[in-house]
Formats: sequence, structure tokens, C-alpha cells
Amino acid sequence: MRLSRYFLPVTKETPADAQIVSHKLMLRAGLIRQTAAGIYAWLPLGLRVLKKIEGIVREEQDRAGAIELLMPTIQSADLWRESGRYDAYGPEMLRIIDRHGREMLYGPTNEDMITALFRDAVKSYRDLPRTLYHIQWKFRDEVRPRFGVMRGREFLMKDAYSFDLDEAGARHSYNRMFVAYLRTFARMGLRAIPMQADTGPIGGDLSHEFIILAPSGESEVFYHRNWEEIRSAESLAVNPDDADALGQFVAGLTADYAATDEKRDEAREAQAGDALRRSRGIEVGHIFYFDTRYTAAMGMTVQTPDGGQIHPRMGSYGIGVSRLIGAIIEASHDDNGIIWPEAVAPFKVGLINMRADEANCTSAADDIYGQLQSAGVETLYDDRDERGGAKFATMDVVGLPWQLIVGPKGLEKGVVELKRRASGEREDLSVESALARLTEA
RNA sequence: CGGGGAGUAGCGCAGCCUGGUAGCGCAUCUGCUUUGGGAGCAGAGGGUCGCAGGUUCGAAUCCUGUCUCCCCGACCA
Repeated sequence: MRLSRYFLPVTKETPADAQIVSHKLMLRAGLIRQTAAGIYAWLPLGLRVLKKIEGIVREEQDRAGAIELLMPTIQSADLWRESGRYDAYGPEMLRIIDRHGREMLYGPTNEDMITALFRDAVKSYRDLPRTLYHIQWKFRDEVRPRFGVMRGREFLMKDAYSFDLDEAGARHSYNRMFVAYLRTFARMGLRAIPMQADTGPIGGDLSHEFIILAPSGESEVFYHRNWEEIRSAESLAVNPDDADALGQFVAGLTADYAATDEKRDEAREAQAGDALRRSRGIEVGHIFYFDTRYTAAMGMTVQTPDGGQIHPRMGSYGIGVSRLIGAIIEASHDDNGIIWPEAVAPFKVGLINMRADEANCTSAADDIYGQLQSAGVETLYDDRDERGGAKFATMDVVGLPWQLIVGPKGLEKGVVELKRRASGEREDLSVESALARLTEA
């Protein structure tokens, strides 16, 4: 993409409303603009990141055996009356009256709807287990939205729902998601720690919050230092269909202590001793098991092989897709701007033409841009006739993993400069080797 | 929802106390000079002062109401 034809409003100054670094940088780097309290427009660059994250989430959900569908944002109040939640949910739910006076709502979550959909279509044990998911906008009328997309009222969420015949099956579904979540976050360059979370009235140990360590995080967290080890997605490659192996794998992982402020366990902390770490964190995912809460309330049954009727056991699994962008920036930035992990970067390379007013330099840069494009390397090409300093500053705020600098001084020596955003490390290379580097990496 | 703060040009702000032609910096536009880490000079455009009502000869400024946004607390992907 040529910057001269793109829509990327980068600013030097930070709007006064933004408090935390990710919010400031998202505004400065032209990712989002606020349109109302807790509601944001996603500008082209922000949308690209959102789609990258969505893509990783989708791949890992599919890999775990979940099936994608898409439910609407607007729901009927009747559905929520059926599950008994309409009155319980409170003012966080945005209620809407349509022209016929029907009560509608903008969905804050989809347990009720998925249960109704699944109930009306599935009657036999043969159709279980199933896990269904969608990636859809939600609205929760937070009392106090803040921190940009980290606590917006409108947000993009991946929510999955599992239906199983029995508790063992439900645990398997839960474990699938547990590992899928670790893989998802690992692929985004994040270290997310699953922490024991409150299960509500059901009890049991089947609820985890996935927390990313960041100084600006809203919750205080405690964990064994073993969690600081970076786990690659490859190291989490257990077969999701093998219930026993998966169960053991998850048990092995959760052997190391990790808890939020509300769920601290003194005995386990004492056991961890010197290895106990304390930090702050951002919740980016939450998985839990709620058994037959909705299937019973909404009368969903399936017939068992022996002719009986049972309520399927459900779990639900959420990832805050839009929040993740804020979380990633909180975890990965410096004084100059964002530092995107490559897997979620809006473009891989920022190509800088140092002298757009010089024909030789411009034709060299244009040529490199063409080659990057044919090689399928996502490139943001700063072809504007601006001073070099402004271009570097723009690229730094935007935070693409690589910067490729083409200027007359280098060209005289037959080189271009390749720079890594993360380390600041720079190297003069011939055009061919620079291209080779970017194509292979 | 309780407590605090703010709405003046795209962004950041001053002006308000003590009413009298609406300002500054950045950004934008034009010209010239510049060009390897947010350039210099000269000029220009851009504002229903959140909205409504009131006081007054006259309101950004004083009064009343209202809307919006931000911060702190209790809740949440």
C-alpha cells in the first residue's frame, strides 16, 4: 500500500482523553478513532490488525475442532426470558424497542441464542459432542468505559459453546479450548497465563482466565515463575482429539500455580516459595463450564442410546478479540511507538523512499515495492515527498516489524538499509539480499 | 451509580475571575529554500466558543437548565 493513497492519520500529539499507552498509541498510529464513550471506529490500519488476530483465533478454533457460524448482534428479549436472564442481566444490557414495540437487545453474549439454535436442530446423542463458535460484535453498557478498546462498550469477541453428553466429555471439550487458547496467544507473541477463576454457583475447577502480564493491567496476579518461560505454539501441539493425552497435558500445565487477586491460595503460594511472582495483568480470555444451566432452563434434551433424555452439558469460551489489540500494544511498545509481533502486524514491511523528489531513488524504491508485492510481502510504502525524519517517526509509531530504507546515499554504494523495529538493529544490504531476507523471514 | 474535572479551529491549549472586533502552538494550503531521524522563512485558509434559555446596549466570559466526554471508586471479554 502506498502511503500517498492510504488513509492513515498519524498524529504527533496525543489526544487528552487517552490515559494508558496502548490507547495513546492506537490513536497516534491511526488505528482507531473514538465515536462515543467506549465505542470506536476501526481505521484501515486497525482493521488490518483486527483481521489478523481474528484469523489466528479462527485457525486455532478450527484446529481444536470447533465449528464456525455467525449469530446476529440483535436478539429478541423473549429468548432471554426463556433462559431467565432478561431481568437478571441488568442495565449492562442495551435494550431496544423496534417499530412494532417488540423488545429487542444488542447481544452482550450468546449462550441463550446458541442453546435455542442447537436445541431446535439436535435431538440425538449422535449429534454430540459439538463446539460452535462465532466472532461477532458485542455490546455491554459498561458503567465506565475506559482505556480505549481495553474496556469498550462495543467489542469484538470470539465466543464458543460446547455441548457434551456427560461431564467427562465436557471436560475434554474444556481442555481442547484450554490448549487452543494457549496456542492462540502464543502465536500472537503473547505469554498468556491461565489462572484459576471463579466458577460461580456450579463450583469445580473448570474455569480459567487467560491473563497477559502488563504493568497497566487491571488485575493483580500471582503465579509461579515457571509461567515466565515462553511457550511456543509448537510446544503446545498435543492432539486435541486424544482426551487422555490432552487431560494429562493440561494437568501438567496447571501444576504450576497461577491465580488472580480474588482466587489466591495461601497453601500453594507457600509451596511456590521463592518462585512466586506478583504482577499485574490483562484478561484476554475466559473459559468456563456451566453444566446444564441453559440446556435445562431452555428445555434442550437429546435422546440417549438407551432411549432416555438428557440435558447436554455446556461450556463457554470467550476471547476478547478487540481487547487483544490493546493488550498486545501494552506488552509490546517503546517510547517511539508500537512494536507489532510479526503475526499480527498490519504490514510486514515499511518501505521508505528517502527522496521521493529524486528520480533515481524513486524508481529504485518503486521497483523494490513492486518486487515485494509480487513476492506477497505486505508492504506499507512511504512514497510521499516528505523529510526523512517525518517518515521514520511515522514508521516507528506504526511499528511494522521491518523497515526498508531506500535513499540516494545507499544507492551510490549499491545498498539499502534493513532495520528491525523491535531491536533497532540495522544492516546495509544489497537489494537482492534485503528482498531475500524479507521474503524468507 | 457515587465523587471529581472538562467542553473555545483537525489536535493540544490560553482567554472567563474583572462582559466590549476570538487568540497561541502543532497540523493543513501556497511560494521559496531545504531533504539520511518529526526542517526554515514568508504568506493564507479554517471557529454556530457543546446546546437551550435568561440577564445586559453588548455574553466565550455572568445566571439557570441540559447534553457530551474524561478521571477516581464498585462491575466486566
